[in-house]
Amino acid sequence: MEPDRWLGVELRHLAALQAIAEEGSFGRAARRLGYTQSAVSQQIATLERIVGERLLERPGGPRPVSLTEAGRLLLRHAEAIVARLDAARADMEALSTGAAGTLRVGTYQSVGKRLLPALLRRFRDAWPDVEIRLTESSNDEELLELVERGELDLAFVIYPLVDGPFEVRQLMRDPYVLVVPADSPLAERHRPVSVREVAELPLIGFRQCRSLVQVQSYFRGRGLELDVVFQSDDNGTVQGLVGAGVGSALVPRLTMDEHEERTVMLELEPRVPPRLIGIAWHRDRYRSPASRAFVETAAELAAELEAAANSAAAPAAA
Amino acid sequence: MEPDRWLGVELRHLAALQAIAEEGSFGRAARRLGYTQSAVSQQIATLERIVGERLLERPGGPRPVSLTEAGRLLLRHAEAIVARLDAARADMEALSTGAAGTLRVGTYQSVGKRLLPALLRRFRDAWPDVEIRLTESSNDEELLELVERGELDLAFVIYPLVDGPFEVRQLMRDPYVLVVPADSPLAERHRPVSVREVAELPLIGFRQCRSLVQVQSYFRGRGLELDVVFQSDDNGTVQGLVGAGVGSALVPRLTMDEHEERTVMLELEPRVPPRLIGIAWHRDRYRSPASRAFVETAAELAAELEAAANSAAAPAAA
DNA sequence: AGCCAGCGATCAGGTTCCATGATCGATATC
DNA sequence: GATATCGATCATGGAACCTGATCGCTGGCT
Repeated sequence: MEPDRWLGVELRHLAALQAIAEEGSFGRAARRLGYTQSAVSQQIATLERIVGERLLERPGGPRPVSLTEAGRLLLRHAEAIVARLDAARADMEALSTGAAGTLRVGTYQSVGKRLLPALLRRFRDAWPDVEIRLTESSNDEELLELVERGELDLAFVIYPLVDGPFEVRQLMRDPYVLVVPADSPLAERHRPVSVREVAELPLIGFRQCRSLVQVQSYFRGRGLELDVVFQSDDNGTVQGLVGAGVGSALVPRLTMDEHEERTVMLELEPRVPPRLIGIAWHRDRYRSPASRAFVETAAELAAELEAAANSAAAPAAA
Repeated sequence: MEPDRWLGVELRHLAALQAIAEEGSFGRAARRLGYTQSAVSQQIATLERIVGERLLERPGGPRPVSLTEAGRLLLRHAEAIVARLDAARADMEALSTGAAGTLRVGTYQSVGKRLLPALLRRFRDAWPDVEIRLTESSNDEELLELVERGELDLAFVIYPLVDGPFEVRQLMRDPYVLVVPADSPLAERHRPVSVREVAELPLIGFRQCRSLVQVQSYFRGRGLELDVVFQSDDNGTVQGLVGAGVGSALVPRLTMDEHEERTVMLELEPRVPPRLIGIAWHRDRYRSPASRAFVETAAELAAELEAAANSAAAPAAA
């Protein structure tokens, strides 16, 4: 098979394949794309001739068309290619507009609650014409996939990162704390809790969270096993259940609301190694001035937040 | 900048940009790609019009052309896109030779427990690059709907099939057995149970199961009525309840765990027609080599399983 | 069984695109 | 000033691409 023949594949053909897969018929796909049904039929015929496989099953009559295995395979590549083209367009726009444009940033819940609001306010003051478009996920590895595909410009991440074409700037350390009901005996002691005591508590944890895996590894390294009796994806749910006396939670400090009166955050003794939060981007992509500035602003703000948290915690550790 | 305009970017344009960057001139790039110099000039002009930036500096005379900053930026994306196209071509080639891809298989609990684990192991040994994606349902008619819509490539089914665009390969006969508590009088007799005796027992059955409907029909044909006192969807629950003495169960052999010590499986006399298990696919769709191999492997394994079950049952029938 | 609706493939035809070859203007070298 | 090299532009023929019409197939309804 000649390479040149595959260079005859056209992005609008791939877009047609995508539209057909979603709509289930050539006619509806054609309407969506602004063609007639016969034009789309011919585009797909051209694409099938180039790739040498049938991409769609045409059952006839009113039944929907569906992708063949070859069609599904090609569609995955098509989606990645179209996403990369979108990234190229975003980079080109960032280059030509310099001080304006859009930044697509991936974030997850705990960063979203504490760091991000202040970061957005500060960044907008400095770059009023840059639009920040946020994507939230509970899974930072998913965010990194989007960075790799070019669908995100930046993403908040937790160390260690999965292997990939990334560069990362470390932002801050987010220590683990034990969150207990405010009226519990542990809360009234006003001093750190030993890891041995923690292992004896019923714990509420996060469902999809590499942090939990990390602290479980730490505890196992000390011959202890955590007793996780309930899991949730929602920070508020976790903290609410702790406040209701259902259990305690061993979680990164940033995930909790320090103003919640029904719970108290306690340090551990010895300290569990904190999770490290960073911000990553694709090593091969153009880094606009806005993107660089966003990373710098995030680093400044994270340093301030960390300093403030350390000075607030110091009296309790005395 | 409209998304559709960027869909007008052509992969051969990106390849031209790449060739020019490497050769330093339109003419040499044209020769490499098999065009004239003016064709490449027009391709780049089209590309520059679409992306809205100059991509190349043309100093004039014999000096080499060079990429602008925008050109370098786009080239990085072009390289990634062309690489992804190459990957698509490689995958398509692997698919057409049957060496890779994904198979989506619908299954239900009893097949999942007994036949499927061994089948997956054997199939993966032979086709390590084919990914099997399973969908489980308690209702094989639902699986057939998914086959019809193209959302499943294959599905395990029970005869008779609902009408539809299906082809099916029969895999095995799964005879009905009476499952009784190990310490019950019937268990200690060590001989088949008459259907009349079965009709007098309180029975535990499956909730959504065409098999039960089939045996009920069989018994009604003999003027007998089955006394189903409890129903569940879970094989383990049914067997556990039998072991606990709640009742007996008239079920296909494959649904039970033959190593469970608290229950005993007895043949019936006369034999109830066994249920027939098959594997179906859509008659109109492309059947990849992997799909065909999966069906063959399933048939081989089912024959072995059936032979083993028959030889294990033979002494008891003597 | 016949009729109808919906679907995709194919066809005819007009318009647009694309590549070639020729030519021009710009630049550097001698 | 003459020459070589380069890329842009032009004219042109052939191919591609899209629209609208039509046909054959399928399923649903009467």
